[in-house]
Amino acid sequence: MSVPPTRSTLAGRPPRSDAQRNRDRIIDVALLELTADPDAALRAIAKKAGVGQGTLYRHFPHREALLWAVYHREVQRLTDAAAELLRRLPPLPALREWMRRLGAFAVANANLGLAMHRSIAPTDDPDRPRYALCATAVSALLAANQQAGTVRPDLTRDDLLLALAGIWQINDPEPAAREARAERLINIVIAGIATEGQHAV
Amino acid sequence: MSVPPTRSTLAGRPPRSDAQRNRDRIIDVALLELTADPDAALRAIAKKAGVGQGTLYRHFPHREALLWAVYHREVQRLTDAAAELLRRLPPLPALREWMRRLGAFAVANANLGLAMHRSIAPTDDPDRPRYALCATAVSALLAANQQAGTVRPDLTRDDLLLALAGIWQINDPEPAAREARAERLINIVIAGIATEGQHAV
DNA sequence: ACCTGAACACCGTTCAAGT
DNA sequence: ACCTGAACACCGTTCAAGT
Repeated sequence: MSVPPTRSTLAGRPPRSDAQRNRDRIIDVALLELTADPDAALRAIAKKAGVGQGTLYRHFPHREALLWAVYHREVQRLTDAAAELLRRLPPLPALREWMRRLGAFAVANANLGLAMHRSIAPTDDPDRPRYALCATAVSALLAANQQAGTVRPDLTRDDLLLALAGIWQINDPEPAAREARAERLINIVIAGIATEGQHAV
Repeated sequence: MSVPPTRSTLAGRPPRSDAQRNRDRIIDVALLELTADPDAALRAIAKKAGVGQGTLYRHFPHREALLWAVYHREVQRLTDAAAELLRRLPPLPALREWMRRLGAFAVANANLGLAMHRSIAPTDDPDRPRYALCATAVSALLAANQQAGTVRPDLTRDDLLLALAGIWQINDPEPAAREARAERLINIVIAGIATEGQHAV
């Protein structure tokens, strides 16, 4: 279920090169279309990618699968940033800065996020890309902070993700308002999870 | 847009009694069907309510409108509870208890909430029932706490609603796990918004 | 192996015809 | 005024036919 979707999931040899090319092109187009309209039709995505509908379904057995693939590719950078931030900054500022980037990402990909919310069945599968990838980043940041004693030791990764959930639905029209709103949420979360005396970082 | 949907929106006299009856029955059935399946078809709802599809559309011009009506009716109790809690308890405990009820409500109506999330267009219309009704309750609780000095004075209603956003997506299988999860989120939020020295209420 | 596009089942929404 | 249900446009998904 959580196989990296860069190569064919079928056992054994790599996919035929034309298949790989089709797959990549479908994801490229899907990102564009879904960013413009969270309800973009798969028909239109297949058409713009220059493939038949059957081909799209061969690579992604249902709408959800395509969304995962798109999201996975996009969110990867966000995850990578966590490790880099931990190298450059003390744990709590690193966490704060990562949250800021998460906010910027959520806003930039609001329609994509909405598309996922709309088509995803109500299960709690932790293998889903958005959740799973953010989870990796959050785990690292959280562990560093707990080791440094800046965040309460009993806080779990899931608690933190839940507290941050609102960040995905920030959608004020002006960028400045969005940033301000994200910042206010981040302040609440930091204050809510930090150990005494660490609030004003 | 935010007219109380109990009576006909058309100016002047009240609706014909059969129309009123149809309207109520549609909402009754919709609540049942949407709770069971967030993607329940309007066709099926009309059928089970014993009306034609056109009748459903006469009362609710699109899917979203029906969802608003259902949600509005359900969430009303939650709003009413806020005033009552403020009468019985000190401000901060009242806020905490209301958040607990919000959590219970969100879990009980998870599918309905999901249905709304799915069909609602990406605008930030504050007249939408879930948001608007909770906003009323939150405003009252927040004002009481700020007057009492238990919550930071610069916190806005929207900040608090955003911090609580995660509560709508709690969906662990066992009730005990859900309650525990909600409690943990509430603790983070309370710690994040309370003034110094009020954390352990 | 992989691709294509017509075909199927279904859904939201509209509207001509009724009372 | 209000109701009915066939009809329209559209979508996700499947599949017979091709290379």
